[in-house]
Amino acid sequence: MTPRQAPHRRADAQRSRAAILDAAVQLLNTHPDTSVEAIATAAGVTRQTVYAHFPSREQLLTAALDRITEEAVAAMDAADLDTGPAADALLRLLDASNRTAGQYPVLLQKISLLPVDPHTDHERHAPVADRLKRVIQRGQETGEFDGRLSPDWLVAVTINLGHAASGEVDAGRMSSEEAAEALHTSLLRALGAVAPTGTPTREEGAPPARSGAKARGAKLRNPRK
Amino acid sequence: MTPRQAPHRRADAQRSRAAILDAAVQLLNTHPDTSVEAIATAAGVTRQTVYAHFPSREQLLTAALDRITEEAVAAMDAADLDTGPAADALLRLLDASNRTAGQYPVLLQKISLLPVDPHTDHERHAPVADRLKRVIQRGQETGEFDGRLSPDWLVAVTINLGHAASGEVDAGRMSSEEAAEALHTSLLRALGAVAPTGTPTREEGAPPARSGAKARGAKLRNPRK
DNA sequence: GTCATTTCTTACACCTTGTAAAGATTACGG
DNA sequence: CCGTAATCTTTACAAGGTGTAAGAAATGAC
Repeated sequence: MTPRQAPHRRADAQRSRAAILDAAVQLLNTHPDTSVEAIATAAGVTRQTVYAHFPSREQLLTAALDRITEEAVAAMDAADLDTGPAADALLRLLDASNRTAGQYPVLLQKISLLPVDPHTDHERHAPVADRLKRVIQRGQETGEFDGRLSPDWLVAVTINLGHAASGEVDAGRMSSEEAAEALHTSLLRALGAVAPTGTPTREEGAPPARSGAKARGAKLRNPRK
Repeated sequence: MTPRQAPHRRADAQRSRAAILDAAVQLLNTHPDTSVEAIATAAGVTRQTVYAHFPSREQLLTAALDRITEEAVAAMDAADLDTGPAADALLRLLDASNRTAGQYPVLLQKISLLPVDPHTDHERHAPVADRLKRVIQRGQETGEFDGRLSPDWLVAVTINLGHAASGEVDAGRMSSEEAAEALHTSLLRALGAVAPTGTPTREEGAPPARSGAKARGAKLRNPRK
């Protein structure tokens, strides 16, 4: 994806490119309609310099998106997927993904409005979806997850439940902890999760060290109107 | 929301307004960056006429969104919510919603990028979310759904699983029927559904049931690579 | 120190949004 | 019918954004 086609890209140019991408990610995240001019000045360069690196505004956006995608994938790779119960690995994966790419909600929504052909779109999402898929398939093979549902569908379910959780947090209807616990519960249910070996699954596996019978999900429990 | 403040809006004006909104919905759905000029000509009027009805492009967009929201709400109200098992009512509701508002995916995504304050955003989504919530609460009261999870969270879960299903269909990875069945299964699991009276719900009930059960959904079953 | 790369400056053409005022039409009420 | 007011159209303008272009200045590489 980064061929040595260019014989010699000056260090100067790399610095500019990085600065532009940094500024783009930062500004576009808070205000998706930021002009190229604003991005350029924030990066300390001129608008023409931006156009020297990215042929169009749209290409700049996709480059910014690719950058945060890489970031998220790197974070996901940090969590080892093949250790322990698949359910735990899956939650680790979601957590890692949310900690990085989840910090750019506006940017991530902008992606779906870019006129990308389905192929390109799939290419972009593939790395993150593939990692989810691997864990889900492992869980299915060990019998931890329901094996009758297609992994692709379960990947979509996982991603969208993650969106639901972060959406509720953004809307201020849930705290991060409440959302995490609700996501935990609902995701494992949707996957048809059962305890892998001998692990007790009271309440789908309570989070460790969440003592205090009090405050065990204020919003999680139904206030019954 | 539509006060008679205007003493006399001529039939002429109403026709123009409707034509503009029609054109806006249609064009923006296929190409969200359509110019006001294009919308105007498609509606058979001039750009200034559009500005006579909508003070800005953004207001035009929100008006178009309100229009399809009304459409969806009307369709949802057509399905009676208080009859039969809550699970069935919920699926009817989702079906109705997907048949109408689900036809404008681009437009519905654009909504989330509009710089609306949380209050306005909530106002807009409230009608559809409220109807979901009512059915979910009814299911919780009858014991059909898990009463420990907050209705708000389950509403978010329902909406986002609906997105997952339509997303998989749009991506060409599932047929409408496959997606409907997968959504059915996963949604009821996530809600902690149990049979209301005597209806057999083999999943969630007992056995791993990995056995016989021949073809019940091509993509639904795991091809196991 | 030379040379190629990169950046800056300046300039242009085009499109889109939003505003404005005048005149031409059209619908509505009497 | 006919006048009046509402509505639409025409024409015009200002501002801001995107994309392109060319020459001069700088900066890094060797």
